[in-house]
Amino acid sequence: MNEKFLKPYNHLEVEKNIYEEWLKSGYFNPDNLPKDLLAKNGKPFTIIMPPTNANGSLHAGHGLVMTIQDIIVRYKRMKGFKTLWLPGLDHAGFETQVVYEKKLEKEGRSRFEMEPKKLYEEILKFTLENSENIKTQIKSIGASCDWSRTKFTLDDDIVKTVYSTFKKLSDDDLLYRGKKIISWCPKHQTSFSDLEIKDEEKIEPYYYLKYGPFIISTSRPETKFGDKYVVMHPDDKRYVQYKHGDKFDTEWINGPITATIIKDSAIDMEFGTGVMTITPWHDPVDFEIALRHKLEKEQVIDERGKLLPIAGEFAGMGINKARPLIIEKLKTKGLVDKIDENYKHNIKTCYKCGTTIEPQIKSQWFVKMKPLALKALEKIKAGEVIYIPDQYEKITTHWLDNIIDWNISRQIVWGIPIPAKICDKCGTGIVDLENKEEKCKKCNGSLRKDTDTFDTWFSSGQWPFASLGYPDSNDFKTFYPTDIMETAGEIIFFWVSRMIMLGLYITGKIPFKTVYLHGLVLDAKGKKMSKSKGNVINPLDLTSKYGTDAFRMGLIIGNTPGTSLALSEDKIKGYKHFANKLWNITRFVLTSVEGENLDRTFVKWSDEDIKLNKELNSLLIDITSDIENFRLYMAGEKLYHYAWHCLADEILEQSKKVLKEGTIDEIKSRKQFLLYSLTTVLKALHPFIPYVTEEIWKDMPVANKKMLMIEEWPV
RNA sequence: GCGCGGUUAGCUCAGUUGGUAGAGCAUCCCCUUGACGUGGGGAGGGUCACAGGUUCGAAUCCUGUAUCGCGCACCA
Repeated sequence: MNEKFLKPYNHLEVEKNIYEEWLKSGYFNPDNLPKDLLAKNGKPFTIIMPPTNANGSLHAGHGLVMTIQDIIVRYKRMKGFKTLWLPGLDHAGFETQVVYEKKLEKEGRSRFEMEPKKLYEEILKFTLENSENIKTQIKSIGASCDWSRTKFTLDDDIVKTVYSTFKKLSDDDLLYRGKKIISWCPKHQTSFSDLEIKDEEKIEPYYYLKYGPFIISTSRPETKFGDKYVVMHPDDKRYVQYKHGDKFDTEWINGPITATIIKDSAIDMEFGTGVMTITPWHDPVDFEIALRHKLEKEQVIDERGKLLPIAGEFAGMGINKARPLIIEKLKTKGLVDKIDENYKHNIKTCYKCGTTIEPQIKSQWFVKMKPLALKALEKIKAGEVIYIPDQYEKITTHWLDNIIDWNISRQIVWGIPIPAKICDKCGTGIVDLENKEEKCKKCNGSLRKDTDTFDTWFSSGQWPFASLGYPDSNDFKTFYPTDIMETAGEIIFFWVSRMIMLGLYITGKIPFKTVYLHGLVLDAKGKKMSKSKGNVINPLDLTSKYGTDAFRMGLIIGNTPGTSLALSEDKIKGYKHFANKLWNITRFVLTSVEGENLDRTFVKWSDEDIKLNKELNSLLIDITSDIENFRLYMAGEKLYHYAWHCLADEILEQSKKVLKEGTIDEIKSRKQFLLYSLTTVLKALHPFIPYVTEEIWKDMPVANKKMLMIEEWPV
């Protein structure tokens, strides 16, 4: 027996070598898998790794992603599939720019004072440097992905694919440049899609103001300067004497104005006084009303959230500062009817910084989503993609049923530049991949290059086929559509649903057969981890303290699909003990079977060992089905239980007696069983705890042994 | 407001088609047993949120209630 088993298991010594050995073997690359392993199956199996944001360090959630996928991938590889796990890194547009802006802020700099080109180069450098750290960290979780195929979302070929999709959308009339009301973050100074917005409940004063003969109500008096339309429901009996289009003069914030009566059934008669004034430039509902009646629209608040000259004496002020002053003025003018101080309502905020979203009218590129969504719905309803857990299917179809056009323009430098030209004169947008258009086709006006970049999800929505080299590569032909998309439930709309729509649109196929969604990794108390709370668990601290295997088990066991997991250090500690237990089981088995080799042709089993063999085999069938059905938590727990409480506590104990007092045949049989059960357990546990199993495997007395990672799955 | 999910041992959670409740950790007691004290043996602890219903039988199916969490939509 190797002397290493005389000491307790030391994960630090083992882990640093094993990953290198795996890498050197080349088996992470499906093209290098041995023929005899593939002979039994050989079908391709593919997981595209969700491209990791290259702007920070790995967090516990990444740990979970890597572990779940690695377990499945290692299992499939042992099952003889031509297994590809394709790793990727994400430039993560807006997310990364925010991270970098914070860094700039600390250094006393600001993106708004920088040349766009210089800023881009700095962020690129930052991202590339970080990418290397991230890769190292992914490796340290034991991820058996094919690094030779690593893709970055800004790689030339990816950008090329994204551009051709953009062009195709335009050619198919699914893309347009529209001047519409969009969500705008005054802090980050970019527009968003509807998904980057978070609702937040706030209690704010609510003002009832006198507007001519009416009382209108608002929580946003600072938007009201330009309001010159007063809207009510056509059926509202209280206001029958007012006719649509009637005009009246009234005193307003900054002097007399002429107001026009508008009748529109969007008005809720039950709410407030049933009358409101509208601010089409800064409110989506008002914008719609203005469109219906062809009303004028005027901007009141600028991109930085400051009031424009229309606000008169308040021009240049920020909203928060101006609001009380405006109310003060309205009070002096006798235009305030009453104020409700405790008005509870939801306001839209930037999901990243919490700044109140200021809707603005802007020209942006929009993708018409309805036609794409309809096709996706058809396929989803036909069961062509399986959701795990299945309630995500309903969540998805509901979202698709109510989908709105997707604003893919972002006013940030960090991203893929939109290959288009804009006419200065008439605002027409022209898709221009070759950068050759010079004159507007509509008005012959001069064109300028669009300075916006794509929403990062527009490019990552194409990731499965783009990363595989669509349309001509062998990889695309072999590995697409992929088998499993495993990612966080949080990005079901952002990413998963858009991949389905865009994948279907471009390739005609949903890019994956199964969607597996995991929940959040929370701290030991079940609270969301956040830097500000200081409860962030760094995976690398845990792996160095307890071992990667222990960390992986801690993430998997007790974690059901879609639900969040409270991760405690004690739990991980318990699985460190498990790795050591396995180590000691090996020590006992190897000393007990000295001189004996595993013989798969052995048949002279004792009655007792026949029973034990049966039990073990039924466990294997059981856990194989668990893995196939994504019950990793259950497979892991059953294997843990078997190794510790069946093999160690019972079988090993009982073997002491058999080996001492049994007949020659009984002893031989038991030695074979000990070897068979241990090697089998090592194989079955390998996907879960790859390091310690691979290390032990080196010393197993097995003929024609390969690396454990490419041994055949035992059932 | 609409929809979805949870509510099981002190804690974190399992419980796959209905058949007298399980795991890990924690607690308590015992064991210097030659694989392992990162160990072994044993114990305590649950009216499975509540109220009805279906059934020979319900943690599991149905209805309702409470409560927590999430998603979507919102009225200015």
